Amino acid sequence: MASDDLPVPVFSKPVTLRDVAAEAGVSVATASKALNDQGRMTAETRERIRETARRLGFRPNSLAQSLLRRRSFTVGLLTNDTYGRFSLPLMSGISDALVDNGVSVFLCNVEEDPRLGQLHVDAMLDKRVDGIIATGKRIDRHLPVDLSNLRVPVIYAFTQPDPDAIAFVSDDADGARLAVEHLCRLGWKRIAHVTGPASFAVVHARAQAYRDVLVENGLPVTEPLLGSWSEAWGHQAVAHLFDGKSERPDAVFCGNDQIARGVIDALRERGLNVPGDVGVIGFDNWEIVAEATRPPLTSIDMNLVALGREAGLTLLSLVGGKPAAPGIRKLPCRLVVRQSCGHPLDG
Amino acid sequence: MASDDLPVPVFSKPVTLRDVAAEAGVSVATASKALNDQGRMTAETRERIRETARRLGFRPNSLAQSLLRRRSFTVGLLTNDTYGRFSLPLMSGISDALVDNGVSVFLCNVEEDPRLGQLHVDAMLDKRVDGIIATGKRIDRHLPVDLSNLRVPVIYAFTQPDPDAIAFVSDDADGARLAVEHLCRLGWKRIAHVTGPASFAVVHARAQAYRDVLVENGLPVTEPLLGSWSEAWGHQAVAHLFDGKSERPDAVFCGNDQIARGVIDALRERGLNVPGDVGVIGFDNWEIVAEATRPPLTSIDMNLVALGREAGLTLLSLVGGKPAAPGIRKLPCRLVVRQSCGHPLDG
DNA sequence: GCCTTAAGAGAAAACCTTTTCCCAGCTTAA
DNA sequence: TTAAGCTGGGAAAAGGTTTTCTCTTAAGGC
Repeated sequence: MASDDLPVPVFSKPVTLRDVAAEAGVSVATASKALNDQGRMTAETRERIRETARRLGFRPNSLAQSLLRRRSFTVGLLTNDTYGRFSLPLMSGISDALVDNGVSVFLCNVEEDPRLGQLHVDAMLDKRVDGIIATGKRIDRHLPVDLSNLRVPVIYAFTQPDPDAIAFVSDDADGARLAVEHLCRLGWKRIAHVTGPASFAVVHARAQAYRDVLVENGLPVTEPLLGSWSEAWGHQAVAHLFDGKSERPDAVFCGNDQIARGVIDALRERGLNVPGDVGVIGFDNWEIVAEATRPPLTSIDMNLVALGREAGLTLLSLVGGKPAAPGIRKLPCRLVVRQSCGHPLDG
Repeated sequence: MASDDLPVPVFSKPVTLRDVAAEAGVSVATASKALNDQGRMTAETRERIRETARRLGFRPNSLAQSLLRRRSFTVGLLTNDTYGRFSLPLMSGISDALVDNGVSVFLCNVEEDPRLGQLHVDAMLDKRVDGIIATGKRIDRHLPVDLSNLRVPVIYAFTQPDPDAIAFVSDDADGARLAVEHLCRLGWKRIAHVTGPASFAVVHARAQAYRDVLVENGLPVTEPLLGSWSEAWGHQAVAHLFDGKSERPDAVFCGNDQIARGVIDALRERGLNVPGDVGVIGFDNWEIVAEATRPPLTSIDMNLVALGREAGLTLLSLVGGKPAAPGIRKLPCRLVVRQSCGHPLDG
């Protein structure tokens, strides 16, 4: 009796279409049509049913809808990057693109475990996801799962795709060009490159772009220094570069922001001013690092959020039945100017 | 004809129980019972049906099962911590606890937007999640959503709970005790505390524990220095501490690892050796930072993965109908010794 | 030989929604 | 008056699974 006024019965069973129909004195068929703007009925009938549904707090059961439509408005996101430097912005973009279409995302971390991967993929398929997005922490490595010949469309984002699949990756050569061209534009002449291990494909792509730009600008090319992706390696590299017998560089293009941070710290310890004496540019634009260096680090952003959004939208259109050509789509990077390279000479 | 040998028909419609039943020459009811170890039938019949299911690659449609059981083996994870320093390890633990029970996780980032929050919660409820876990980036802030009086159980992890809800948080006082006691044990006498802004509840909890431990050990208490959670503040704080007229500290308990990094860098720039002259301890155990400081940073780990696992398991038991007492459960922290505090004196 | 019991298997309802088809009643035109 | 057309609405099937109930047949006990 007291609860008669409550708009939504709290803690009670969900109200079904049947309840609405009974309350409005029509059949479930009519109720369904009223709520979905289908079928023919008088405006009064339609409005009365709608009002009843509102009053009862009716929400259609997605499970039943999905079963019927054979479409769950759900996608699976597979990753092996638990502490996601890369996959997190990616997810953010993906999620962004999907929520607007009422699609929810199952997030699964498969680590490096094929068994876990298969488990998750099977679970997703059983739950009738509309599609799957695979993402990882490295462009040049596969996830430990086989996603070929699935019954649903698959998109790869920032991870190694199967042949004939659709993939989105950042354009590392483009990013490296942006970086080195920026240094050239600012008038630096002897530009060194300190980067990660040779086992990473991006190391080679960026190194080649680095060489190309230097040649195009008539500047001397020195061999990239390969090491690890760490601050410590940035430190060491400065010793190589500035203690060696060869001519000292006046700028350093770093393979990631952590290396750049190591380089900047080492330069400061040597009494060299950044950007007064030496220009430094990073890669990744990891804000937590780039904004903590002194001075703040100019860096290359891989636009991972945008990349994720593209991946999400493409998956959606695939699910909608629109075909898309297989292949790897490289998305451009973006230069983020802070203070570590100095100001334009024409300023 | 050629495809007769294929174990799983690729790219075809999913095989249903009806298909299995037809192929095995029994009714769907019998087929269901055979596969679920229910009902009575001859061992041969059961095995024949099973074999048929295997051969056809049958996988039950979760949507249909969920509809019937009113249980979807799905939970929602709500967060507002997109670039998840804290919520990511948490998720890892949650996911860990749940996958073993065949439960998938919907991940939703609600940012700070109540509208987005409501959207996601409604979507989850429509999809009949078994329960919801709310997590965030601050223990003392609510998510921008109202999760009271939902039809499903809710657990809060590392975020401000509703009254009478179940919540898991890290025990910040415990963590601070561990840190300061560690410094005391190593023989440091004048221990300063540099931490974040007063608007954070954890700042006060940790500061109080800091004072308590110093008093217990008969050491002088100085007022904590409140600032921001940044490296830059760590730098500044060292100036305050070492340029002031008051006696200089010989150890610093920092509110997070970034502050600690700023402190260590500033000390080095002053020619002070860590841990020779000054001991430094951090909080959070953010490995990317803690391992890059020179020397590597001793820190307090909040055990977020374990916290997430607890949250996941508790939600599961709630879903299973076992009641649990409301309230906030504080989980202990863990000391991670690296090199920034020096070695035990008795070593 | 008759009754009881149990085994083995199927029919049908249930979960909830959507959609197709159909029906009854009314209006209009021939 | 009858055929045709339209209108408002309902019945029923579909989606895939689980579970309860019912039915048939065979075996066992007397």
